[in-house]
Amino acid sequence: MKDLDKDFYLRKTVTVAKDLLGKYLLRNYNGQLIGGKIVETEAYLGLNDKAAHSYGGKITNRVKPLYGEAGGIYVYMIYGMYYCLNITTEETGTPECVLIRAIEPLIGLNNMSLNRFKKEYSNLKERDKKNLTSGPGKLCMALNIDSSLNNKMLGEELLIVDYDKEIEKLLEVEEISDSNIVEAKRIGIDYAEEAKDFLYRFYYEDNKHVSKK
DNA sequence: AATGCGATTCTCT
DNA sequence: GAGAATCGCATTT
Repeated sequence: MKDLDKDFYLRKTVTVAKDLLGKYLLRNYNGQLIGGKIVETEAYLGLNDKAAHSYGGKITNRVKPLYGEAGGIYVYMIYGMYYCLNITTEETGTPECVLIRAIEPLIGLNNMSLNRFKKEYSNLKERDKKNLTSGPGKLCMALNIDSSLNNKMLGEELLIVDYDKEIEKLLEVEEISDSNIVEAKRIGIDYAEEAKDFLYRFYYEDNKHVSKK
C-alpha cells in the first residue's frame, strides 16, 4: 500500500478528478486505517472557474493551500458546521483542486459509524448505512477530517492509494463493482454563472453512495 | 466593527 | 421540497 505519486496530481485537474474514482481514501485514525473507495469527485479550476474559491487568482488566507504543491490537502468549513476535503492539483502556483464528494465505506465501518451517528455499525438501518459517507460533509465527519489537516500533504494522517492485496485484506464488506462514469454539473454552485454548467462532476453511475443522482 | 453568506445536511411535510 | 442550524471568512463601512 503506497500513496499515489505526486505526478498523479501534477496533471489536468479534470483528469485527476476522473482518475481519483476507484482509488482508496484512507484515514489514519487511532492507529487504524478507516475509509473506502472514492465514488464521486468534482474539479475546481481556479482562474477561469467562477465556482472556485480561487477564481480570478485571488489569494486569501483561506485559499492559500490551493497554491501549494500537488497532492496537498485543502480542508475548509462550510455553513459553520461541516468540512469539505479537497486535494490540490497542478503546478505550484496554479490554484486548482479536486473535491472528494463521496466514498463507499469499506474499511473501519464501526469507527466511521461512531463518528457519524454515535452508534455501532451493526445497529444502523439500511438508510444510515447508505448515508455514512455519501456527501462531502458526511465523509469528513466519518473520517474525522477537520481543519487540523488543512495545508498538509497526503501520506501521513490521510492517504490515497491504489487497490492492492493489502487493501483487499482490509475490506469488511463486498465492494460494489465499478460502473459507467457519469459526467455531470457540479452541486451547489448556482451562483457561478456560466461555470455552473461545466461538466466537472464525476461519479459511478450505479454506486449507491453517490451524494446525488 | 459590522454584515452577509456558503463546493451541506437533517428534519420535517 | 422547504427551512433551520451555525460560524469562519471575505467584503464592506
